[in-house]
Amino acid sequence: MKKKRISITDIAQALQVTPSTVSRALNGGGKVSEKKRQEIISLAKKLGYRPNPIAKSLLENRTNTIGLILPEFTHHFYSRVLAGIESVTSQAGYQLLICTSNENQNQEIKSTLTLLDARVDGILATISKMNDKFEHIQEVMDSGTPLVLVDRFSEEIETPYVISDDFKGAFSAVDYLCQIGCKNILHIKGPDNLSTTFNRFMGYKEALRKHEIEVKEELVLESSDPKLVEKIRFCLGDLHADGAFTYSDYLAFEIYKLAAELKITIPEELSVIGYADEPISTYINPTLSTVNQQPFEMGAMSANYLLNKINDSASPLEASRVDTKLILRESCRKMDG
Amino acid sequence: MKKKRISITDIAQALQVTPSTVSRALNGGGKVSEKKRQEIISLAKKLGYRPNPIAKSLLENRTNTIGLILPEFTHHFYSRVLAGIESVTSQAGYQLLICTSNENQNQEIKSTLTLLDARVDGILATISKMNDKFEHIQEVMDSGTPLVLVDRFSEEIETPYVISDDFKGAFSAVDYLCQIGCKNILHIKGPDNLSTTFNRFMGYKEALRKHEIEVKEELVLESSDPKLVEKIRFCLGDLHADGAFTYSDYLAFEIYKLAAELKITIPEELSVIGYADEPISTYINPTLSTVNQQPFEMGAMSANYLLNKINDSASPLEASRVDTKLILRESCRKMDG
DNA sequence: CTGTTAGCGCCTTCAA
DNA sequence: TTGAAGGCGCTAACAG
Repeated sequence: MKKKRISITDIAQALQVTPSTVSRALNGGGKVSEKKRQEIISLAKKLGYRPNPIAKSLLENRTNTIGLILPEFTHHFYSRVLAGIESVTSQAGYQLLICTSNENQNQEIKSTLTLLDARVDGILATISKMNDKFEHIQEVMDSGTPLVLVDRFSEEIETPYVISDDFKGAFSAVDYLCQIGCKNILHIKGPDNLSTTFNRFMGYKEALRKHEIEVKEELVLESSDPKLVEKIRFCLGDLHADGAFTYSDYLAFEIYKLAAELKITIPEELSVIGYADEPISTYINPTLSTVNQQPFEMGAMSANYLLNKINDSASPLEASRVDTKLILRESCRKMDG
Repeated sequence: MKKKRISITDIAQALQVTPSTVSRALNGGGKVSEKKRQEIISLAKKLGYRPNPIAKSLLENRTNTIGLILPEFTHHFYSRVLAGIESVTSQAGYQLLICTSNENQNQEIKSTLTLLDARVDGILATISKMNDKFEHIQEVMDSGTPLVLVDRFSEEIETPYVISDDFKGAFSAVDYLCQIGCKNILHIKGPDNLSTTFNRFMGYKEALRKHEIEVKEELVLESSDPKLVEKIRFCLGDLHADGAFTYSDYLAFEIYKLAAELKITIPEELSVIGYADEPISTYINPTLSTVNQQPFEMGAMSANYLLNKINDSASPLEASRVDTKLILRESCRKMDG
């Protein structure tokens, strides 16, 4: 049984004043005689009075709450994004209401409505992968609720977003591989239709172009390819790939396995760079070089954008790409090697 | 600028009736002429009316919101707990308000107050590791807000909890090692003062006892020991350990490294079992056997307890230990080996 | 069947 | 300096 919390009127009655007076005394706003103010404040403290934010919300039409929609929390990446967001919002005194979309558009739509119904002051969202409908997003914008997209965006949505700079991330990785002398660099692409897949592939190509290395089709594989394993084997063995850049760290592990099978040593004969800096990367042998996307910073930055937009609705439409960091570990030869 | 949402009174005015009538029509409760009901419903739909839950909260003194306090989200374990909780609460139509304690008691206290202020209908919490003060927890209970502890509990707190059965988990692992014929089983303990460390150690000892194997002090190490690496080397080399059970998967990886260094083959000469079933376990070579704690189920179960308690304040004080699952992978010899 | 009244807890005029 | 009144959006009790 939930106990009744003590309210402003309880204090007022006890002190034979009106609720208005108590309110003024507690909020410092109006003028209250110093004596009464002290009386009220001390009684409030004694009784453990805590204002009811719900009543205030009703009045002020704001909830001090931010809604968050993420596809899932299980991947390290999103849990770091969440941590970054949480650190900023809690610092700013906002609550965080979370929803999961499970990469399912219907759930995303449902979550959006839930958050809108809850009258959150703003929404942070990672739209699900296969997003073809945007009415729910439009609805958010129509409602005047500030919205910031995280990690993924769509050109059809005119709202601030914070994404990772996949192009640069991929470029920096492949550029490094070229610099240490790799000539035959394998790339395993990610899932189709994802802008990240596309951008990382672009970064790969651009780095090769910079170093005047031709892009060989046989060295570019698709992670969804049922014959992926055989093809990797072919690239490592017959094509003598001396470098590999993969869409994810997990794909890099596949390369590890096949390299071991083919007795190809990493990094002496093959330098490998993955993507995402999964915690695993430091635990496998040799430790994996990878591209860190700074997900915590991404979350924090998007939360800051949102808070700005909430507090100043005229704030400019910001959009940014968070820089990636190339993390070099044992899986790559050294620059001077 | 947040747009004014359309309210029950807007509809009432447009239709020349009173808000009460609209309320009744929409909630099906009282009697309203079928004609008016249809009019009202259709206008509400047309205008995109959605009830304001804040107003309802104020009235009903419930928010349909559950508060969650976790130490952090970054570890796979907690992100799975969170996922489990989320799946249950969202299914039940509750919102989830989340706070982080960062294993810091002051932050935990602050979060607790925040949630209490927010008038959540119930709280799920993993109390921080070093917990010596329980006033804030007591305050939650005094307030009548249902509380369920997750993953960790204290005997000083009389409230339902859901924790993992560390004893059984450890027992099952070491029992298996004994069954496949290991005689010298190394154990690396977790951080001091943690009940999980203690319970897993107990499980280890009990399994040895069952198989009439003596517990050798030299084979029990502490993860915090600065000389841990040397000691492991001594156990594997000089003491010819043929089995290892570690407090965490990460500690198991340390064993992997040293076994490789000492040219000890896993699983032929040494069988290893970790704890937690980190995603990494399936990516290292050989894949790691481990104890899965079913964190998702743990989260789901605790959320269910909480919902029960919310809906029936007289519900019995439930407490349970979630069963663990021994996951056998390549790092252990087979039973018939 | 429908309107009136009152109130959830708080704050903000407006009067006194 | 303080009190009274009104209202945020909604519902419930009571009239009519």
